[in-house]
Amino acid sequence: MNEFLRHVNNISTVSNEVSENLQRCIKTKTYEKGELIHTIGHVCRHLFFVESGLVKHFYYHKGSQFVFRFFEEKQFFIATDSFFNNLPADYSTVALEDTIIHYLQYEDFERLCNQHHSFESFARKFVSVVAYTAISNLKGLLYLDATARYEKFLKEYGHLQQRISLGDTAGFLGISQVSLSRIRSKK
Amino acid sequence: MNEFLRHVNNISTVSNEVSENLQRCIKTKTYEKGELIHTIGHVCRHLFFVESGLVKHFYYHKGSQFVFRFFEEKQFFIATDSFFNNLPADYSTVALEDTIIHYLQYEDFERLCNQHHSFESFARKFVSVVAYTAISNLKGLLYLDATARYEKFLKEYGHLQQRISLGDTAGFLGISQVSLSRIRSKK
DNA sequence: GTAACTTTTTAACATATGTAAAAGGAATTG
DNA sequence: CAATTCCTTTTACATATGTTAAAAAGTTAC
Repeated sequence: MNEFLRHVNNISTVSNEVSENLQRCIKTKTYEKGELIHTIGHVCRHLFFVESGLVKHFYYHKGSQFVFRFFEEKQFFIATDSFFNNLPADYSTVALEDTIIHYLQYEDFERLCNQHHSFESFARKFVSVVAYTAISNLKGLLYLDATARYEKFLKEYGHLQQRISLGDTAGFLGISQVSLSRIRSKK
Repeated sequence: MNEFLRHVNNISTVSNEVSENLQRCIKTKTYEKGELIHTIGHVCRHLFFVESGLVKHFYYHKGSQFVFRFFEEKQFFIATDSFFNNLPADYSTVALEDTIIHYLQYEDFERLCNQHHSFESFARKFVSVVAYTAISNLKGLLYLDATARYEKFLKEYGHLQQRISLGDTAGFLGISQVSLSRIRSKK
């Protein structure tokens, strides 16, 4: 349960007051494999933390599914623009395995940011990781071909390979399943 | 000169103390068209602000140039992972026009973040904009074809179209110049 | 205003990736 | 353990985009 708190402190140490506050505010929910955690079109009102399991941000375009990111155990996630700008999210989040999620309400997040410098620091550092992860993925899509992107994926997400289907991997790389299968068979 | 400060406040209002501090710390430098503002391989030690002009983040891969982002007047920019993690940047920044830049040293940035809650809030909001801009670009690259990406570019950067060359636009879209020329001629 | 240079367009051909359909394997359920 | 379902591979063909080279158009400099 307080893995959430522990990982907040991993990113940036927060005050005792913040810790107590968090302990009161954090809620937990479990999801079965395949269950939606957050749905496209709805405003994302939580900072999520994966206690155990695996989830993906995904979106359908012209009948194909694309995956923005995977989040494994001990990672925080939000639908970034939705969360910060109170907009309908443009992707959904689904559990790829049975998953336990801890979460903090947006209102509590904002209140803690405003009242506690140490939590604002955590928030800044968390968001900066979101930013450069996105930039790193963007770079791959911009100038690497499918094979090189797959190699990058193996380097960065290799430890998750057995838990992520070929289809989801292809969706993350922005290529078709068939194309990824071809790439894999060439090795 | 204090456009920098004015735009900090646009993003998130800072205390008088922070304002005074910033006024003392902000420096200015001018760059001619084509001049490098920040070079790949060096650690990015500044938060930059474009007072006037236009710049791009770019990178060469297999002989072709790719563009991560453009920054126009009144925008802040950094080489995100380099700035926050003290790593060599993996792209350069160049002035596409004669450009006036205001900048804040990393040390001052971190000090202001640590000492002043209001500046940390600014930092968090600034970085969250970096994050969702990157995510938005990433989404385009992930599931849109070249034509649709070009249309997205026109919507989002249309006001800059006359100031950005075909080659730079193609580099931003992740396609060849020839390909973009074809797309444009089909309209 | 001509020359030199840069940017954009066009053409021809090469290649990577997509699509559709079917077959083969693996996993799950009764 | 048989049946169903899901996931992955293979094949054949279609298409988008890349590459190279050359021509055309636009800019800059003397």
